[in-house]
Amino acid sequence: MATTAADRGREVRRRLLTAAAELISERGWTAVSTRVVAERAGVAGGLVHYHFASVQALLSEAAVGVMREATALLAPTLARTRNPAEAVELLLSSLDAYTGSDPVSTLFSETYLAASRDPRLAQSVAEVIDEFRAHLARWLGDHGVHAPEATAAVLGAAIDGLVMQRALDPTLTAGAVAPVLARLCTQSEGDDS
Amino acid sequence: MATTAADRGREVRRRLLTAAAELISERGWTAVSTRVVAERAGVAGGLVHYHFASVQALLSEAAVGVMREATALLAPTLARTRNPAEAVELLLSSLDAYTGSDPVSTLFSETYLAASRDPRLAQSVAEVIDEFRAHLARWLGDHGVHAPEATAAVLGAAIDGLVMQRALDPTLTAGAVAPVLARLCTQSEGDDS
Amino acid sequence: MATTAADRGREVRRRLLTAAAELISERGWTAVSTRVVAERAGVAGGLVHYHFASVQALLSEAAVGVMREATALLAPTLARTRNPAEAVELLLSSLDAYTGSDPVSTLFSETYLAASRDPRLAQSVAEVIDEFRAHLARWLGDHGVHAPEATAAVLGAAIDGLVMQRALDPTLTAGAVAPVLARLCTQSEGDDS
Amino acid sequence: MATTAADRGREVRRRLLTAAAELISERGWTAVSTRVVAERAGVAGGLVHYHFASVQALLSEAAVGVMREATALLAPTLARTRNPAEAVELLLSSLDAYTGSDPVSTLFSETYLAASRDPRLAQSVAEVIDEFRAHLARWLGDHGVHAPEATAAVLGAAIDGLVMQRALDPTLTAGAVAPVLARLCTQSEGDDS
DNA sequence: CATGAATGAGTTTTCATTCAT
DNA sequence: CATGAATGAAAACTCATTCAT
Repeated sequence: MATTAADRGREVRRRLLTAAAELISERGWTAVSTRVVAERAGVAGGLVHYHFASVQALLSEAAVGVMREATALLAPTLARTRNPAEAVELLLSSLDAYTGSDPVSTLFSETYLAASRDPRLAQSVAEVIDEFRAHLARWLGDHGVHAPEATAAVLGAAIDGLVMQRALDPTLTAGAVAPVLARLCTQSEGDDS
Repeated sequence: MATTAADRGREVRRRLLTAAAELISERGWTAVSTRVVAERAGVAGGLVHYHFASVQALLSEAAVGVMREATALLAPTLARTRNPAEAVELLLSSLDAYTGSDPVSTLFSETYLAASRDPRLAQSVAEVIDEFRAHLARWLGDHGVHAPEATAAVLGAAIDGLVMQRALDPTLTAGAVAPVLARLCTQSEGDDS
Repeated sequence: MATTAADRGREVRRRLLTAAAELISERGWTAVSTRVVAERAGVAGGLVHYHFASVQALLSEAAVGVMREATALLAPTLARTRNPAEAVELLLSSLDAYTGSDPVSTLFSETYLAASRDPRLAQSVAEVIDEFRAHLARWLGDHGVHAPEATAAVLGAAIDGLVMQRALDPTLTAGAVAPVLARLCTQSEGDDS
Repeated sequence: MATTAADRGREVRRRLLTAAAELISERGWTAVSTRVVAERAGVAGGLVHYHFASVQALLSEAAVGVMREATALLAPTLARTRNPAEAVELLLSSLDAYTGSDPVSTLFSETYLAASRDPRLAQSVAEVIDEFRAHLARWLGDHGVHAPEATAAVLGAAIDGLVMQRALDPTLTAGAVAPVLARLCTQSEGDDS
């Protein structure tokens, strides 16, 4: 019993998504071809279009999936954080997790650019970002940070920008920039940290 | 005399660079082909490889040229700025200069990503950024900002990140984020401008 | 009991044939794929090759079936016709039945061309046409038309040609061409109906 | 001197058009691929899209070109014809010129069907047909045939229909159908032939 | 300097057909 | 009987690059 045809189909779909996400990071969004995806996933070339309507559809689903997972992962960790300075360090730590070319963070930049030319993708990405930003803003507000919404937006953008520039400048480590970035989170007087 | 053959050659080269820069913003780095560049520049297809060793070389030279111009333009304006808050607003104003798809800022993001996969380009881009960052750091230091080097790095990255996300979220205007971003520039007590 | 498996099988077969006939008219013979036929028929893709040896076999059976029905339908009507002029109008009336893109007449043209490259199909189509032509020739002979065999052949071909050209020239209505076409049916002196 | 690059280009273009026209007849409109056209023309595959915007564009230009030549060829011959019966035989003679699968006449049928699904092609084809039909109608009118316009239309359609059916029924020779077809050209009393 | 034709490998996508379940 | 995943070979089209003129 067990592995029915449908099961294998789902497995192949998943493998294609994983391969696509990896390749977006490695080669860049527009340089991912059906051939390399299929090869990486270890399946026949024709299967890409059996499971996905187009390469764009595959890449979009793969990228948004990774973004959703990545941001969802930050939420529980944020809950265990005591004050804004710790939160900034936590968010930045994903930067140092990998040296040089972190697949996940590169994927974020690639997807932003791809989204700027694909309205459907832009919609999906905006949803993921909005959700994370709202979550972060709530947390910041709860911890006494002024203008939590705008702060969350700037904080998120700054991290994405740092991720993008870090590929060019390895000195942009978490340790180097965290103290400065923490300044963003100014708190009301009397509020604690 | 007037237009010698060499003159025309230089003119064609310049037109190709301009066309390439425009198309990087419009279509994305990897989607710029010799054919469209030649068409946009109004020259024959074969000329691209006469003036440039490869498409990558053309795109790199075009992108770095625009980045150099853009950052050089900010320097004199920065000189006329009185305090850090004004400086942040100035830097952000390039964000609102164009609605939605500012060619220059999109080109920055595209070039960062392309550089992450092309060491030669990375070197050139790093030089431009370093120069601007050093300039900004000096200015910040002169105006009493703490940790001017790190602040300049974070400020630059934050702006690049905001530029990138603004394509997905039009509410990220200069007016909305400037007050928060200005917090980055905390100054020593007594220091003021 | 009611619907046995065999019953469902026959139903699926019929649905595939109907879908195939529709799609031949809509898209053209060589542009009908198993995927679209299965989709139109509302069945799984693999079923096409379960019920038919190949796509060609499906299309051929579908097309010949429609042609047989269409010509069989003309026979009884012809029986109620008094004279050749009426007969011509009757045959042409199918032209005006639909405006522009009559599915059935387009299918005739498509099938003629397909048959010119598939001997098996050519054989089947020839049988259908021969039968109709013989029927028409007998009727023409009974009503005193000279050279009934040749007249039936020319009349049939003319109508097929008009059907084919009508897609390009909507002015080729039955009313416009019937009087001219009726000239084909010259009758022996004294003979009348 | 002589053969410049432009000359060779024109030659290749012409070879592609010739090859395309041949293959439309042999394989059918939708079965003509870039590969076979290039192979038949003896050029590299990529050249098809260098000289033509699309396969449709190549096929359309090739088909309309042949149709224009073929109809233009009939005009002078028609001028040397004395009476309608002769004219009908002349027009039909193109039928017997080739045995079985006359490339030109098959191309007509293929193009009619293709035009029914491509408005641009339909426009071009309609122009060619209209011109020929007008020419024929003028001739018929000059020779005393009743309703020359409608007669020309029916005559043309009948010949196209016969061409199409002849592939299925080799007995439809000019000799067999000409006498019947000539009946279409009834003349006014007193008019001579 | 400049042209534009040419090449051949690359791209996405669709297809008929097979087959394990 | 039926499903739908899988395959591999096509399809149309684009591309960077070369080169004769």
